[in-house]
Amino acid sequence: MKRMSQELLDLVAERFKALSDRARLSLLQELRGGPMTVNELVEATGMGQANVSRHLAQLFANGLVARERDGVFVRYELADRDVLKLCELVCGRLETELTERRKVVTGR
Amino acid sequence: MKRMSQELLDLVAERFKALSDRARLSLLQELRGGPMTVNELVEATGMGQANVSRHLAQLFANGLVARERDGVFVRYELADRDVLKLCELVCGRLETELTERRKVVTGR
DNA sequence: TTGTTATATTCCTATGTGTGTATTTGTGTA
DNA sequence: TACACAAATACACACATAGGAATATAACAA
Repeated sequence: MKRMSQELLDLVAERFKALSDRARLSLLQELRGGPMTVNELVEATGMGQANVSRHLAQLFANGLVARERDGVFVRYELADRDVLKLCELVCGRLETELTERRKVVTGR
Repeated sequence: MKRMSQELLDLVAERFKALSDRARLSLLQELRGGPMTVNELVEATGMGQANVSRHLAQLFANGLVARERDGVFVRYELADRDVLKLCELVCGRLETELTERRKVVTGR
């Protein structure tokens, strides 16, 4: 069981940080259906264009999405399936926690 | 493929945020060896006591660590193995990325 | 009770982050 | 060339967050 270097810890922290924002998570959600342009994501999420662009840049910098230019458009897509695995691991934990909390509160 | 509610997205984001800090990640790292008291964690990490206590509280609030009072001491431990799974998923991604980047840069 | 030690909390400050508006860059078309 | 449109960036500001120092709370001992 080796200790991680300070430097590696920072990288991991940065990666988690990229996933720690509602706006970026909803972008990833939208991309589950396949590649989308920036404008399509703007319409799908209701966020401002600059905002979407910035968040996509951050996701890209952290290897969570891939991008590809297509003429005037830039199409973004999920980098790979592990990205969703990460979210699902967290969601799984949340669901069981919520279910148990509900049991305690409502009795069923 | 159902869309997550805004509310659930916020919960997921908060959970990731708890993992997106170097200090909290090193606390989790130390806890891989088993339960530890706050002071033991202070010594092991070199962080200030107030700081350690605050970060542990946040990890606890997000279900990432469990705690148990033992007299004057409070012993913290990892909530379960999935917590480490999360970190390892991220680390695995990082390692392959770093390896490939090294290949590009140094040629081996 | 008083005292001691472990942990939690409060206050303050510096730094970081998200977002809107406006502007710039990039690409294709006339 | 000039123009139109998609995407990225610059600037400003409000807000959140991490950290140290000091204080408060909790549990036990004498």
